[in-house]
Amino acid sequence: MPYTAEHKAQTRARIIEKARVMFNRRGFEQVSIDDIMREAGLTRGGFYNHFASKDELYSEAVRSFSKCNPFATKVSELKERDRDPMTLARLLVNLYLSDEVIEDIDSHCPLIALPSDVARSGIKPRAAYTDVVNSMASVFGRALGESAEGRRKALVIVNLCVGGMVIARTTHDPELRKSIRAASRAQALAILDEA
Amino acid sequence: MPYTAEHKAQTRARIIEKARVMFNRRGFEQVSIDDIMREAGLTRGGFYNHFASKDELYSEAVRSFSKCNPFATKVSELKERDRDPMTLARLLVNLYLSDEVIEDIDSHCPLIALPSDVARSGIKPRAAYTDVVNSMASVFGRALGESAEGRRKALVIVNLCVGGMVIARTTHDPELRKSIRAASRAQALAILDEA
DNA sequence: TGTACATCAGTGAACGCGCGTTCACTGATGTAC
DNA sequence: TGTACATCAGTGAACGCGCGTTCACTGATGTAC
Repeated sequence: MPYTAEHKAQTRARIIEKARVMFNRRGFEQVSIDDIMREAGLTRGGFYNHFASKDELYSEAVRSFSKCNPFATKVSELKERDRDPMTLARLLVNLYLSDEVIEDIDSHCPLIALPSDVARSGIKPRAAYTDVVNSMASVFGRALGESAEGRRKALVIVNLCVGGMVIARTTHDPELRKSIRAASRAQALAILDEA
Repeated sequence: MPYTAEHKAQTRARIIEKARVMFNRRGFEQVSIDDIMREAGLTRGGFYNHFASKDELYSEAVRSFSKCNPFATKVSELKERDRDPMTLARLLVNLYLSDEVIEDIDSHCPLIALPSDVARSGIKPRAAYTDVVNSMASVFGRALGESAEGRRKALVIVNLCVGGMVIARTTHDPELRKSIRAASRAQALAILDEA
C-alpha cells in the first residue's frame, strides 16, 4: 500500500481546513475548486480523489467548523477545563460574543459566517447547520435543565449569540458592532443568572 | 419619440422587482440575467438597454428592498393604523416572527434574506443594512424609553427577531424552525411586558 | 540490505456548460407633414 | 385624417471566459522477496 491511509486523511483534512477559511471569507460560490486546491498546495485534478463533488466538500467544511477551527478549539478547552455546566455556559456566551472572536474572521462559527449561503444549499449543508445549532443549544440546556422552559431559554441564548454576531458582522458601524453584542451578552447572562 | 419614457421606466421597475424576489430566494450569484429577463417577460439582450451591468441591477435591487416589498408595506400599515408605541412594538414582534412571514420567502426582510451576502459586499449595501437595523431598533426604542437601558433592550429585541428568523430560515428541521421563533417571540414580548 | 513492483495520490490537459456581455437586426411606436 | 418615417425597446445568435468535472498519465511510496 503506497502512501499511508494517514497521509491521505491529512491531505483531506488540509483541503477541508483551507476551504472552511475561504468559504467563510468569500462564500461558497465565490471560491473555486482550483482556488482551494492551490491554497492546499495541490492541483485541480486531485480533488476528486478526496471528494465526490464540491457539495460534499461544502458540507464537510460546514461540519468542520464545529470540530477543528480555532474557535472550536477554545470551546473544547473550556469543556475540558471546567465541568460545571453553568460556568461553561457563561464562559461560552462571553467567548462567543467577545471582541477577540468577531475580529478574527477566519475562525468564525459557520452559524454566523454562512447563514444565507446554507439557507440556499441542499439538504446536507442545512442538516450540518442544524446539528451545530442543536449542539450549541445542548450546552446551554445542560445549565438550564431539561424542562420545556429550559429548552426554550437555551434556544433564546443561542439566538442571542448567533443573531448578535450576524448583525455585528454585517454592519459597518463600529458603535453598532459593539453595542449589539454587549446588549446580547448582558441579556444572555441575565437569563443564566435567573436559573 | 417612439415608446414613452414612462413605458421604459415601467419595464425597468419590473426588472428590478423580479430581481429582488429572485436574489432573495437564490442569492445574487445564483440568478442569471437570462433568468431575470425571462421572469420579466423579456429576452436576454434587452437588459443592457436598462442597466450598464449586473452589478448596477444589484444595488438597485438592494435599495428597493426597503421601499416596496410586501413586508415593508405591512409594516407601514401597522405604523399608520396604530400610534401607541408599545402596541406597535408588540405587533411588529408578532408579525416579524410569524408563520405567515417565514413561509412567504419572497417578502423576507433583507436583514434575514441576505446577511452573508451583504457582509461580503461593499460599503453601500452594508450602510443600507445598518440603516434598517437602526430603524427597527428605534421602533422598539420608542416603546422602551430613551435611556441606555431602553436602547439596550431595543437591540436585544432586534437581535431576537432577526436572529430567530435567520436560524429558522437556514435550518431544514421543521421543529427547530418553529421552536426557535416561539422562544424568541416569548422572550421579546416578555421584555416589552416588563416596561 | 537492496531491488523490483504494484498501488494510488497527485497532475494537468481537455470537455461541456452556463454565464455576462456584445452586436447586427427587427418591428412597434409617436411624430411630422 | 392618413401615411411615411425616424427612433429605439426589444430580439436572439454569438463570443470569450471560468467553472465543475473527467481522464489518461506519472511518479512517490510501502511492501514482498
